[in-house]
Amino acid sequence: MSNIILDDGSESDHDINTQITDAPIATISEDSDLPLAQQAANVLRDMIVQDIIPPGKPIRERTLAQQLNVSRTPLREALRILAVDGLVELLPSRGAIAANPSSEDVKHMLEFLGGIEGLAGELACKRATDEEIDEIRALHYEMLAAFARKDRLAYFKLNQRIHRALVLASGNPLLIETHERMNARLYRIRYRSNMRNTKWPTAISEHEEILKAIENRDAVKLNDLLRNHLGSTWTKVSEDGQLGTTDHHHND
Amino acid sequence: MSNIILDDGSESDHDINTQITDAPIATISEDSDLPLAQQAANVLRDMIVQDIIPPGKPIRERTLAQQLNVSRTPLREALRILAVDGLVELLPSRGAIAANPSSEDVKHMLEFLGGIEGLAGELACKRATDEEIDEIRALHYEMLAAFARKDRLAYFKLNQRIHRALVLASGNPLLIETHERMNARLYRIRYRSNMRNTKWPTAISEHEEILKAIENRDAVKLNDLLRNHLGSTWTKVSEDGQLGTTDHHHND
DNA sequence: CGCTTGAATTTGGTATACCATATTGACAGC
DNA sequence: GCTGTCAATATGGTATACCAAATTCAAGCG
Repeated sequence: MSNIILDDGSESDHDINTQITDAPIATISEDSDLPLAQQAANVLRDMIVQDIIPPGKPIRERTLAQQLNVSRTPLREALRILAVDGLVELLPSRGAIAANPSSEDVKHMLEFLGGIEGLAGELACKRATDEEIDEIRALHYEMLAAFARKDRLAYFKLNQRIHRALVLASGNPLLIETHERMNARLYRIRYRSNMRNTKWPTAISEHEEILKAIENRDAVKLNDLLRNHLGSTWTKVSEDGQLGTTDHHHND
Repeated sequence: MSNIILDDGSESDHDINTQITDAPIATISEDSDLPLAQQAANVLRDMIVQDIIPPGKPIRERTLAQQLNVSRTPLREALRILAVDGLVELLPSRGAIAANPSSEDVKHMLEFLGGIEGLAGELACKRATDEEIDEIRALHYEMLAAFARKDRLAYFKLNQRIHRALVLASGNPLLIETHERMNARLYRIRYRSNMRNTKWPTAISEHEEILKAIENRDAVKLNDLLRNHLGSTWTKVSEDGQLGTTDHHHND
Protein backbone atom coordinates (compact mmCIF):
# COMPACT_ATOMS: atom_id res chain seq x y z
CA MET A 1 0.00 0.00 0.00
CA SER A 2 2.38 2.65 -1.19
CA ASN A 3 -0.34 5.16 -1.84
CA ILE A 4 -3.82 5.38 -0.47
CA ILE A 5 -6.49 5.61 -3.09
CA LEU A 6 -9.86 6.87 -2.06
CA ASP A 7 -13.18 5.42 -3.06
CA ASP A 8 -13.73 7.84 -5.86
CA GLY A 9 -10.41 6.95 -7.41
CA SER A 10 -8.76 10.26 -6.67
CA GLU A 11 -5.73 10.33 -4.47
CA SER A 12 -6.23 12.27 -1.29
CA ASP A 13 -4.20 15.38 -1.83
CA HIS A 14 -5.85 18.08 0.20
CA ASP A 15 -4.01 20.42 2.43
CA ILE A 16 -2.98 18.50 5.46
CA ASN A 17 -2.74 14.80 5.14
CA THR A 18 0.79 14.37 3.91
CA GLN A 19 2.13 16.87 6.40
CA ILE A 20 0.68 15.64 9.64
CA THR A 21 3.22 12.94 10.00
CA ASP A 22 6.45 12.08 8.31
CA ALA A 23 6.03 8.36 8.64
CA PRO A 24 3.90 6.65 6.02
CA ILE A 25 0.97 4.58 7.20
CA ALA A 26 1.96 1.07 8.12
CA THR A 27 1.33 -1.65 5.62
CA ILE A 28 -0.71 -4.70 6.51
CA SER A 29 1.54 -7.71 6.19
CA GLU A 30 0.73 -11.36 6.58
CA ASP A 31 3.84 -12.13 8.52
CA SER A 32 3.26 -9.65 11.32
CA ASP A 33 2.67 -11.18 14.68
CA LEU A 34 -0.47 -9.12 15.09
CA PRO A 35 -3.81 -10.39 13.83
CA LEU A 36 -5.08 -8.71 10.69
CA ALA A 37 -7.93 -7.16 12.66
CA GLN A 38 -5.48 -5.34 14.91
CA GLN A 39 -3.30 -4.28 12.02
CA ALA A 40 -6.32 -3.06 10.13
CA ALA A 41 -7.45 -1.09 13.15
CA ASN A 42 -4.06 0.58 13.39
CA VAL A 43 -3.97 1.46 9.72
CA LEU A 44 -7.53 2.69 9.73
CA ARG A 45 -6.86 4.76 12.81
CA ASP A 46 -3.96 6.43 11.08
CA MET A 47 -6.03 7.03 7.97
CA ILE A 48 -8.74 8.74 9.99
CA VAL A 49 -6.41 10.67 12.27
CA GLN A 50 -4.44 11.91 9.29
CA ASP A 51 -7.59 12.86 7.45
CA ILE A 52 -6.94 10.44 4.62
CA ILE A 53 -10.45 9.33 5.40
CA PRO A 54 -12.18 12.64 6.09
CA PRO A 55 -14.89 13.06 8.72
CA GLY A 56 -18.30 11.84 7.76
CA LYS A 57 -17.02 9.76 4.88
CA PRO A 58 -18.89 6.48 4.58
CA ILE A 59 -16.67 3.45 5.01
CA ARG A 60 -17.64 0.70 2.60
CA GLU A 61 -16.57 -2.60 4.00
CA ARG A 62 -15.95 -4.44 0.74
CA THR A 63 -14.13 -1.56 -0.89
CA LEU A 64 -11.88 -0.79 2.04
CA ALA A 65 -11.21 -4.45 2.73
CA GLN A 66 -10.00 -4.82 -0.83
CA GLN A 67 -7.78 -1.76 -0.50
CA LEU A 68 -6.25 -3.08 2.69
CA ASN A 69 -5.93 -6.59 1.32
CA VAL A 70 -7.93 -8.19 4.06
CA SER A 71 -11.33 -9.78 4.12
CA ARG A 72 -14.37 -8.16 5.62
CA THR A 73 -14.17 -10.19 8.82
CA PRO A 74 -11.04 -8.63 10.32
CA LEU A 75 -11.96 -5.25 8.87
CA ARG A 76 -15.30 -5.32 10.63
CA GLU A 77 -13.57 -6.21 13.86
CA ALA A 78 -11.29 -3.24 13.31
CA LEU A 79 -14.29 -0.98 12.76
CA ARG A 80 -15.85 -2.13 16.03
CA ILE A 81 -12.60 -1.37 17.83
CA LEU A 82 -12.39 2.11 16.35
CA ALA A 83 -16.02 2.74 17.14
CA VAL A 84 -15.31 2.23 20.84
CA ASP A 85 -12.38 4.58 20.43
CA GLY A 86 -14.73 7.14 18.94
CA LEU A 87 -12.96 7.37 15.61
CA VAL A 88 -15.78 5.89 13.59
CA GLU A 89 -19.52 6.03 14.04
CA LEU A 90 -21.55 2.89 13.48
CA LEU A 91 -24.97 3.61 12.09
CA PRO A 92 -27.19 0.58 12.70
CA SER A 93 -27.79 -1.29 9.47
CA ARG A 94 -26.22 1.59 7.62
CA GLY A 95 -22.57 0.95 8.11
CA ALA A 96 -19.77 3.08 9.38
CA ILE A 97 -18.57 6.60 8.75
CA ALA A 98 -15.46 8.34 9.92
CA ALA A 99 -16.33 10.23 13.06
CA ASN A 100 -17.64 13.70 12.38
CA PRO A 101 -17.83 15.53 15.68
CA SER A 102 -19.96 18.63 15.97
CA SER A 103 -18.47 21.78 17.43
CA GLU A 104 -20.34 20.93 20.61
CA ASP A 105 -18.64 17.54 20.66
CA VAL A 106 -15.28 19.18 20.19
CA LYS A 107 -15.92 21.49 23.09
CA HIS A 108 -16.67 18.53 25.32
CA MET A 109 -13.66 16.64 24.07
CA LEU A 110 -11.35 19.58 24.76
CA GLU A 111 -12.82 20.04 28.18
CA PHE A 112 -12.28 16.37 28.85
CA LEU A 113 -8.76 16.32 27.43
CA GLY A 114 -7.84 19.36 29.48
CA GLY A 115 -9.15 17.68 32.58
CA ILE A 116 -7.17 14.54 31.85
CA GLU A 117 -4.01 16.52 31.28
CA GLY A 118 -4.57 18.48 34.46
CA LEU A 119 -4.96 15.30 36.47
CA ALA A 120 -1.93 13.79 34.83
CA GLY A 121 0.10 16.93 35.43
CA GLU A 122 -0.83 16.93 39.07
CA LEU A 123 0.36 13.35 39.45
CA ALA A 124 3.43 14.04 37.34
CA CYS A 125 4.50 16.70 39.82
CA LYS A 126 4.65 14.01 42.47
CA ARG A 127 6.05 11.19 40.41
CA ALA A 128 8.11 12.48 37.54
CA THR A 129 11.79 11.65 37.70
CA ASP A 130 14.27 14.47 37.31
CA GLU A 131 15.27 12.94 34.01
CA GLU A 132 11.70 13.12 32.76
CA ILE A 133 11.53 16.77 33.68
CA ASP A 134 14.85 17.35 31.95
CA GLU A 135 13.45 15.82 28.81
CA ILE A 136 10.36 17.98 29.00
CA ARG A 137 12.59 21.03 29.38
CA ALA A 138 14.57 19.96 26.33
CA LEU A 139 11.42 19.53 24.30
CA HIS A 140 10.26 22.91 25.50
CA TYR A 141 13.37 24.62 24.14
CA GLU A 142 13.10 22.73 20.89
CA MET A 143 9.59 24.06 20.69
CA LEU A 144 10.82 27.59 21.28
CA ALA A 145 13.22 27.06 18.42
CA ALA A 146 10.35 26.05 16.16
CA PHE A 147 8.44 29.11 17.30
CA ALA A 148 11.43 31.35 16.51
CA ARG A 149 11.51 29.88 13.02
CA LYS A 150 7.73 30.24 12.70
CA ASP A 151 7.68 26.56 11.85
CA ARG A 152 4.13 25.74 12.81
CA LEU A 153 4.38 22.08 11.93
CA ALA A 154 7.48 21.46 14.02
CA TYR A 155 5.90 23.49 16.80
CA PHE A 156 2.76 21.42 16.69
CA LYS A 157 4.61 18.14 16.91
CA LEU A 158 6.84 19.27 19.74
CA ASN A 159 3.84 20.64 21.55
CA GLN A 160 2.23 17.24 21.27
CA ARG A 161 5.36 15.53 22.51
CA ILE A 162 5.53 17.79 25.53
CA HIS A 163 1.98 17.11 26.55
CA ARG A 164 2.50 13.44 25.94
CA ALA A 165 5.64 13.46 28.06
CA LEU A 166 3.78 15.18 30.87
CA VAL A 167 1.02 12.62 30.81
CA LEU A 168 3.50 9.75 30.65
CA ALA A 169 5.17 11.14 33.76
CA SER A 170 1.91 10.73 35.63
CA GLY A 171 2.64 7.04 35.81
CA ASN A 172 -1.02 6.13 35.48
CA PRO A 173 -1.62 3.83 32.50
CA LEU A 174 -5.29 4.73 32.30
CA LEU A 175 -4.59 8.43 32.11
CA ILE A 176 -1.99 7.72 29.47
CA GLU A 177 -4.27 5.53 27.41
CA THR A 178 -7.26 7.83 27.73
CA HIS A 179 -5.14 10.80 26.78
CA GLU A 180 -3.81 9.00 23.75
CA ARG A 181 -7.25 8.03 22.55
CA MET A 182 -8.79 11.43 23.03
CA ASN A 183 -5.79 13.02 21.42
CA ALA A 184 -6.26 10.85 18.37
CA ARG A 185 -9.87 11.97 18.09
CA LEU A 186 -8.84 15.60 18.27
CA TYR A 187 -5.60 15.38 16.35
CA ARG A 188 -6.86 16.45 12.98
CA ILE A 189 -8.94 19.27 14.40
CA ARG A 190 -6.16 20.61 16.56
CA TYR A 191 -3.75 20.34 13.69
CA ARG A 192 -5.91 22.51 11.50
CA SER A 193 -6.46 24.91 14.34
CA ASN A 194 -2.75 25.05 15.06
CA MET A 195 -1.95 26.07 11.53
CA ARG A 196 -4.13 29.13 11.70
CA ASN A 197 -3.96 29.93 15.38
CA THR A 198 -3.50 33.62 16.05
CA LYS A 199 -2.90 33.14 19.77
CA TRP A 200 0.45 31.55 19.21
CA PRO A 201 2.46 33.84 21.53
CA THR A 202 -0.09 33.30 24.28
CA ALA A 203 0.29 29.56 23.98
CA ILE A 204 4.03 29.94 24.17
CA SER A 205 3.96 31.99 27.33
CA GLU A 206 1.59 29.49 28.88
CA HIS A 207 4.07 26.79 28.06
CA GLU A 208 6.72 28.75 29.90
CA GLU A 209 4.51 28.62 32.95
CA ILE A 210 3.84 24.94 32.45
CA LEU A 211 7.54 24.24 32.40
CA LYS A 212 8.07 26.26 35.54
CA ALA A 213 5.25 24.46 37.31
CA ILE A 214 6.59 21.00 36.58
CA GLU A 215 10.11 22.11 37.49
CA ASN A 216 8.82 23.38 40.81
CA ARG A 217 6.56 20.35 41.11
CA ASP A 218 3.71 22.71 41.79
CA ALA A 219 0.85 20.27 41.30
CA VAL A 220 -2.03 22.68 41.83
CA LYS A 221 -0.55 25.24 39.49
CA LEU A 222 0.24 22.73 36.77
CA ASN A 223 -3.22 21.21 37.00
CA ASP A 224 -4.77 24.60 36.58
CA LEU A 225 -2.52 25.54 33.69
CA LEU A 226 -3.15 22.36 31.77
CA ARG A 227 -6.87 22.50 32.42
CA ASN A 228 -7.15 25.85 30.70
CA HIS A 229 -4.28 25.65 28.29
CA LEU A 230 -6.15 24.01 25.43
CA GLY A 231 -8.14 27.17 24.93
CA SER A 232 -4.98 28.89 23.75
CA THR A 233 -4.17 26.02 21.47
CA TRP A 234 -7.48 26.14 19.80
CA THR A 235 -9.15 28.75 17.69
CA LYS A 236 -12.85 28.52 18.15
CA VAL A 237 -14.67 26.08 15.97
CA SER A 238 -17.26 28.64 15.02
CA GLU A 239 -14.53 30.66 13.34
CA ASP A 240 -13.49 27.62 11.39
CA GLY A 241 -15.89 27.19 8.53
CA GLN A 242 -15.32 23.48 8.17
CA LEU A 243 -16.34 21.92 11.42
CA GLY A 244 -19.81 20.87 12.28
CA THR A 245 -21.00 21.07 8.72
CA THR A 246 -20.71 18.82 5.74
CA ASP A 247 -17.21 18.79 4.41
CA HIS A 248 -17.37 20.58 1.12
CA HIS A 249 -13.98 20.04 -0.39
CA HIS A 250 -14.13 16.27 -0.26
CA ASN A 251 -15.89 14.68 -3.16
CA ASP A 252 -17.91 11.99 -1.58
CA MET B 1 -30.94 -18.20 28.13
CA SER B 2 -32.71 -18.68 31.40
CA ASN B 3 -29.61 -19.80 33.18
CA ILE B 4 -25.99 -19.30 32.32
CA ILE B 5 -24.01 -22.50 32.25
CA LEU B 6 -20.28 -22.21 32.53
CA ASP B 7 -17.79 -24.11 30.47
CA ASP B 8 -17.20 -26.72 33.10
CA GLY B 9 -20.88 -27.50 33.24
CA SER B 10 -21.39 -26.12 36.71
CA GLU B 11 -23.75 -23.27 37.22
CA SER B 12 -22.05 -20.23 38.62
CA ASP B 13 -23.34 -20.07 42.13
CA HIS B 14 -20.66 -18.38 44.14
CA ASP B 15 -21.31 -15.64 46.57
CA ILE B 16 -22.05 -12.57 44.63
CA ASN B 17 -23.30 -13.05 41.15
CA THR B 18 -27.01 -13.28 41.69
CA GLN B 19 -27.08 -10.40 44.12
CA ILE B 20 -25.24 -7.73 42.24
CA THR B 21 -28.23 -6.81 40.20
CA ASP B 22 -31.90 -7.59 40.37
CA ALA B 23 -32.42 -7.58 36.66
CA PRO B 24 -31.51 -10.77 34.83
CA ILE B 25 -29.04 -10.53 32.02
CA ALA B 26 -30.68 -9.55 28.77
CA THR B 27 -31.43 -12.26 26.29
CA ILE B 28 -30.16 -12.07 22.76
CA SER B 29 -33.13 -11.89 20.45
CA GLU B 30 -33.27 -11.88 16.71
CA ASP B 31 -35.89 -9.21 16.52
CA SER B 32 -33.98 -6.58 18.45
CA ASP B 33 -33.02 -3.55 16.47
CA LEU B 34 -29.43 -3.94 17.60
CA PRO B 35 -26.98 -6.10 15.69
CA LEU B 36 -26.13 -9.39 17.35
CA ALA B 37 -22.57 -8.21 17.92
CA GLN B 38 -23.80 -5.30 20.00
CA GLN B 39 -26.27 -7.45 21.91
CA ALA B 40 -23.59 -10.03 22.54
CA ALA B 41 -21.26 -7.34 23.81
CA ASN B 42 -23.91 -6.11 26.22
CA VAL B 43 -24.66 -9.58 27.51
CA LEU B 44 -21.01 -10.48 27.82
CA ARG B 45 -20.32 -7.22 29.60
CA ASP B 46 -22.99 -8.04 32.14
CA MET B 47 -21.67 -11.56 32.56
CA ILE B 48 -18.19 -10.26 33.29
CA VAL B 49 -19.29 -7.35 35.47
CA GLN B 50 -21.51 -9.64 37.51
CA ASP B 51 -18.77 -12.20 37.85
CA ILE B 52 -20.72 -14.88 36.03
CA ILE B 53 -17.57 -15.12 33.99
CA PRO B 54 -14.89 -14.78 36.66
CA PRO B 55 -11.61 -12.92 36.08
CA GLY B 56 -8.99 -14.84 34.18
CA LYS B 57 -11.46 -17.35 32.83
CA PRO B 58 -10.69 -18.31 29.24
CA ILE B 59 -13.47 -17.45 26.83
CA ARG B 60 -13.89 -20.15 24.22
CA GLU B 61 -15.46 -18.68 21.15
CA ARG B 62 -17.35 -21.71 19.92
CA THR B 63 -18.66 -22.66 23.33
CA LEU B 64 -19.80 -19.20 24.29
CA ALA B 65 -21.25 -18.53 20.86
CA GLN B 66 -23.37 -21.64 21.21
CA GLN B 67 -24.52 -20.59 24.68
CA LEU B 68 -25.51 -17.16 23.41
CA ASN B 69 -27.10 -18.56 20.27
CA VAL B 70 -24.99 -16.53 17.92
CA SER B 71 -22.23 -17.46 15.53
CA ARG B 72 -18.62 -16.76 16.16
CA THR B 73 -18.55 -13.74 13.90
CA PRO B 74 -20.66 -11.37 16.00
CA LEU B 75 -19.24 -12.86 19.19
CA ARG B 76 -15.72 -12.07 18.08
CA GLU B 77 -16.77 -8.53 17.29
CA ALA B 78 -18.22 -8.31 20.78
CA LEU B 79 -14.96 -9.55 22.26
CA ARG B 80 -13.03 -6.87 20.39
CA ILE B 81 -15.38 -4.23 21.72
CA LEU B 82 -15.01 -5.43 25.29
CA ALA B 83 -11.26 -5.62 24.90
CA VAL B 84 -11.13 -1.89 24.16
CA ASP B 85 -13.35 -1.38 27.18
CA GLY B 86 -10.84 -3.32 29.24
CA LEU B 87 -13.24 -6.05 30.29
CA VAL B 88 -11.52 -8.82 28.40
CA GLU B 89 -7.89 -9.39 27.55
CA LEU B 90 -6.98 -10.62 24.09
CA LEU B 91 -3.95 -12.86 24.10
CA PRO B 92 -2.57 -13.01 20.55
CA SER B 93 -3.34 -16.38 18.97
CA ARG B 94 -4.48 -17.60 22.35
CA GLY B 95 -7.92 -16.20 22.60
CA ALA B 96 -9.60 -14.09 25.20
CA ILE B 97 -9.92 -14.20 28.95
CA ALA B 98 -12.06 -12.14 31.25
CA ALA B 99 -9.96 -9.27 32.50
CA ASN B 100 -7.99 -10.10 35.62
CA PRO B 101 -6.52 -6.86 36.92
CA SER B 102 -3.66 -6.97 39.36
CA SER B 103 -3.83 -5.02 42.58
CA GLU B 104 -1.54 -2.49 40.94
CA ASP B 105 -4.03 -2.16 38.08
CA VAL B 106 -6.85 -1.64 40.54
CA LYS B 107 -4.92 1.11 42.28
CA HIS B 108 -4.47 2.91 38.98
CA MET B 109 -8.09 2.41 38.05
CA LEU B 110 -9.29 3.82 41.35
CA GLU B 111 -6.97 6.76 41.04
CA PHE B 112 -8.29 7.36 37.56
CA LEU B 113 -11.91 6.93 38.54
CA GLY B 114 -11.49 9.31 41.45
CA GLY B 115 -9.96 11.86 39.13
CA ILE B 116 -12.81 11.52 36.68
CA GLU B 117 -15.38 11.90 39.42
CA GLY B 118 -13.57 14.92 40.79
CA LEU B 119 -13.56 16.58 37.40
CA ALA B 120 -17.19 15.73 36.87
CA GLY B 121 -18.13 17.01 40.30
CA GLU B 122 -16.38 20.27 39.66
CA LEU B 123 -18.33 20.77 36.46
CA ALA B 124 -21.52 19.58 38.09
CA CYS B 125 -21.22 22.40 40.62
CA LYS B 126 -21.44 24.85 37.77
CA ARG B 127 -23.98 23.08 35.61
CA ALA B 128 -26.27 20.92 37.70
CA THR B 129 -29.88 22.00 37.75
CA ASP B 130 -31.57 22.42 41.09
CA GLU B 131 -33.70 19.42 40.24
CA GLU B 132 -30.62 17.30 39.72
CA ILE B 133 -29.28 18.33 43.09
CA ASP B 134 -32.65 17.57 44.66
CA GLU B 135 -32.50 14.09 43.21
CA ILE B 136 -28.99 13.58 44.53
CA ARG B 137 -30.18 14.68 47.94
CA ALA B 138 -33.06 12.21 47.75
CA LEU B 139 -30.70 9.40 46.82
CA HIS B 140 -28.46 10.43 49.67
CA TYR B 141 -31.25 10.03 52.21
CA GLU B 142 -32.26 6.72 50.70
CA MET B 143 -28.68 5.68 51.16
CA LEU B 144 -28.76 6.75 54.79
CA ALA B 145 -31.84 4.60 55.20
CA ALA B 146 -29.96 1.62 53.80
CA PHE B 147 -27.11 2.38 56.16
CA ALA B 148 -29.49 2.51 59.12
CA ARG B 149 -30.78 -0.90 58.13
CA LYS B 150 -27.24 -2.17 57.63
CA ASP B 151 -28.37 -3.21 54.17
CA ARG B 152 -25.04 -3.25 52.41
CA LEU B 153 -26.43 -4.25 49.05
CA ALA B 154 -28.98 -1.45 48.93
CA TYR B 155 -26.32 0.93 50.20
CA PHE B 156 -23.94 -0.11 47.46
CA LYS B 157 -26.47 0.40 44.72
CA LEU B 158 -27.58 3.79 46.02
CA ASN B 159 -23.99 4.81 46.40
CA GLN B 160 -23.43 3.93 42.77
CA ARG B 161 -26.50 5.86 41.73
CA ILE B 162 -25.36 8.94 43.60
CA HIS B 163 -21.97 8.95 41.97
CA ARG B 164 -23.55 8.31 38.64
CA ALA B 165 -25.98 11.18 39.15
CA LEU B 166 -23.11 13.49 40.04
CA VAL B 167 -21.23 12.57 36.92
CA LEU B 168 -24.33 12.93 34.78
CA ALA B 169 -24.78 16.43 36.16
CA SER B 170 -21.38 17.36 34.76
CA GLY B 171 -22.98 17.55 31.35
CA ASN B 172 -19.90 16.22 29.65
CA PRO B 173 -20.66 13.08 27.62
CA LEU B 174 -17.04 11.97 27.64
CA LEU B 175 -16.77 12.14 31.39
CA ILE B 176 -20.02 10.24 31.65
CA GLU B 177 -18.95 7.54 29.23
CA THR B 178 -15.49 7.19 30.69
CA HIS B 179 -16.91 6.98 34.17
CA GLU B 180 -19.35 4.32 33.13
CA ARG B 181 -16.69 2.20 31.49
CA MET B 182 -14.25 2.43 34.35
CA ASN B 183 -17.02 1.76 36.78
CA ALA B 184 -17.89 -1.42 34.92
CA ARG B 185 -14.30 -2.59 35.17
CA LEU B 186 -14.25 -1.96 38.90
CA TYR B 187 -17.81 -2.97 39.70
CA ARG B 188 -17.15 -6.51 40.82
CA ILE B 189 -14.14 -5.54 42.87
CA ARG B 190 -15.84 -2.65 44.56
CA TYR B 191 -18.87 -4.78 45.23
CA ARG B 192 -16.82 -7.37 47.07
CA SER B 193 -14.99 -4.64 48.89
CA ASN B 194 -18.24 -2.96 49.85
CA MET B 195 -19.57 -6.09 51.45
CA ARG B 196 -16.68 -6.34 53.85
CA ASN B 197 -15.73 -2.70 54.22
CA THR B 198 -15.04 -1.72 57.80
CA LYS B 199 -14.84 2.00 57.03
CA TRP B 200 -18.53 2.27 56.37
CA PRO B 201 -19.24 5.14 58.76
CA THR B 202 -16.34 7.08 57.31
CA ALA B 203 -17.75 6.70 53.83
CA ILE B 204 -21.11 7.88 55.09
CA SER B 205 -19.73 11.02 56.68
CA GLU B 206 -17.80 11.76 53.52
CA HIS B 207 -21.03 11.47 51.61
CA GLU B 208 -22.54 14.03 53.90
CA GLU B 209 -19.78 16.40 52.92
CA ILE B 210 -20.24 15.55 49.26
CA LEU B 211 -23.89 16.43 49.48
CA LYS B 212 -23.11 19.72 51.19
CA ALA B 213 -20.52 20.57 48.55
CA ILE B 214 -22.85 20.05 45.64
CA GLU B 215 -25.63 21.90 47.44
CA ASN B 216 -23.29 24.83 47.97
CA ARG B 217 -21.91 24.37 44.47
CA ASP B 218 -18.45 24.39 45.99
CA ALA B 219 -16.54 23.06 43.01
CA VAL B 220 -13.10 22.93 44.57
CA LYS B 221 -14.37 21.19 47.67
CA LEU B 222 -16.41 18.65 45.75
CA ASN B 223 -13.53 17.88 43.44
CA ASP B 224 -11.29 17.26 46.39
CA LEU B 225 -13.84 15.11 48.17
CA LEU B 226 -14.54 12.92 45.19
CA ARG B 227 -10.87 12.57 44.37
CA ASN B 228 -10.16 11.02 47.72
CA HIS B 229 -13.47 9.42 48.49
CA LEU B 230 -12.83 6.10 46.81
CA GLY B 231 -10.27 5.27 49.46
CA SER B 232 -13.08 5.06 51.98
CA THR B 233 -15.12 2.93 49.69
CA TRP B 234 -12.40 0.45 49.18
CA THR B 235 -10.63 -1.90 51.51
CA LYS B 236 -7.14 -2.41 50.32
CA VAL B 237 -6.59 -5.09 47.74
CA SER B 238 -3.76 -6.58 49.70
CA GLU B 239 -6.24 -7.43 52.44
CA ASP B 240 -8.42 -9.18 49.93
CA GLY B 241 -6.94 -12.59 49.33
CA GLN B 242 -8.48 -12.97 45.89
CA LEU B 243 -7.11 -10.18 43.79
CA GLY B 244 -3.90 -10.32 41.88
CA THR B 245 -3.58 -14.04 42.19
CA THR B 246 -5.09 -16.97 40.41
CA ASP B 247 -8.68 -17.40 41.32
CA HIS B 248 -8.77 -20.51 43.42
CA HIS B 249 -12.43 -21.17 43.89
CA HIS B 250 -13.23 -21.33 40.21
CA ASN B 251 -12.51 -24.61 38.56
CA ASP B 252 -11.01 -23.67 35.28
C1' DC C 1 -42.07 17.87 -15.27
C1' DG C 2 -42.31 15.87 -10.78
C1' DC C 3 -43.75 12.09 -7.98
C1' DT C 4 -44.54 7.32 -7.01
C1' DT C 5 -43.38 2.61 -7.41
C1' DG C 6 -40.99 -1.49 -7.98
C1' DA C 7 -37.18 -4.11 -9.72
C1' DA C 8 -32.09 -4.31 -9.72
C1' DT C 9 -28.22 -3.66 -7.08
C1' DT C 10 -25.49 -2.59 -3.31
C1' DT C 11 -24.54 -3.04 1.47
C1' DG C 12 -24.33 -4.51 6.16
C1' DG C 13 -25.17 -8.62 9.15
C1' DT C 14 -24.52 -13.35 10.04
C1' DA C 15 -23.23 -18.11 9.51
C1' DT C 16 -20.14 -21.37 7.94
C1' DA C 17 -15.99 -23.41 5.82
C1' DC C 18 -11.19 -23.70 5.89
C1' DC C 19 -6.54 -23.23 7.53
C1' DA C 20 -2.52 -22.86 10.43
C1' DT C 21 -1.12 -23.16 14.93
C1' DA C 22 -1.47 -24.34 19.64
C1' DT C 23 -2.74 -27.74 22.84
C1' DT C 24 -3.46 -32.30 24.40
C1' DG C 25 -2.62 -36.97 25.14
C1' DA C 26 -0.84 -41.33 24.24
C1' DC C 27 2.98 -44.01 23.25
C1' DA C 28 7.84 -45.15 22.92
C1' DG C 29 12.35 -44.81 24.76
C1' DC C 30 15.33 -44.27 28.51
C1' DG D 1 8.41 -43.78 36.52
C1' DC D 2 9.88 -39.83 33.88
C1' DT D 3 10.51 -37.51 29.61
C1' DG D 4 10.52 -36.51 24.86
C1' DT D 5 8.00 -36.99 20.58
C1' DC D 6 4.47 -37.24 17.41
C1' DA D 7 -0.27 -37.83 16.09
C1' DA D 8 -4.98 -36.32 17.22
C1' DT D 9 -7.69 -32.65 18.49
C1' DA D 10 -9.19 -28.15 19.69
C1' DT D 11 -8.84 -23.30 18.94
C1' DG D 12 -8.22 -18.84 17.05
C1' DG D 13 -7.80 -16.31 12.60
C1' DT D 14 -9.46 -15.51 8.11
C1' DA D 15 -12.09 -15.87 3.92
C1' DT D 16 -16.26 -16.66 1.73
C1' DA D 17 -21.21 -17.67 1.07
C1' DC D 18 -25.70 -16.29 1.98
C1' DC D 19 -29.46 -13.36 3.40
C1' DA D 20 -32.32 -9.46 4.49
C1' DA D 21 -32.67 -4.76 4.32
C1' DA D 22 -31.46 -0.47 2.39
C1' DT D 23 -30.40 2.16 -1.52
C1' DT D 24 -30.59 3.31 -6.30
C1' DC D 25 -32.56 4.06 -10.44
C1' DA D 26 -35.55 3.84 -14.06
C1' DA D 27 -40.10 3.13 -15.78
C1' DG D 28 -44.73 4.51 -15.33
C1' DC D 29 -48.25 7.53 -13.75
C1' DG D 30 -50.43 11.84 -12.59
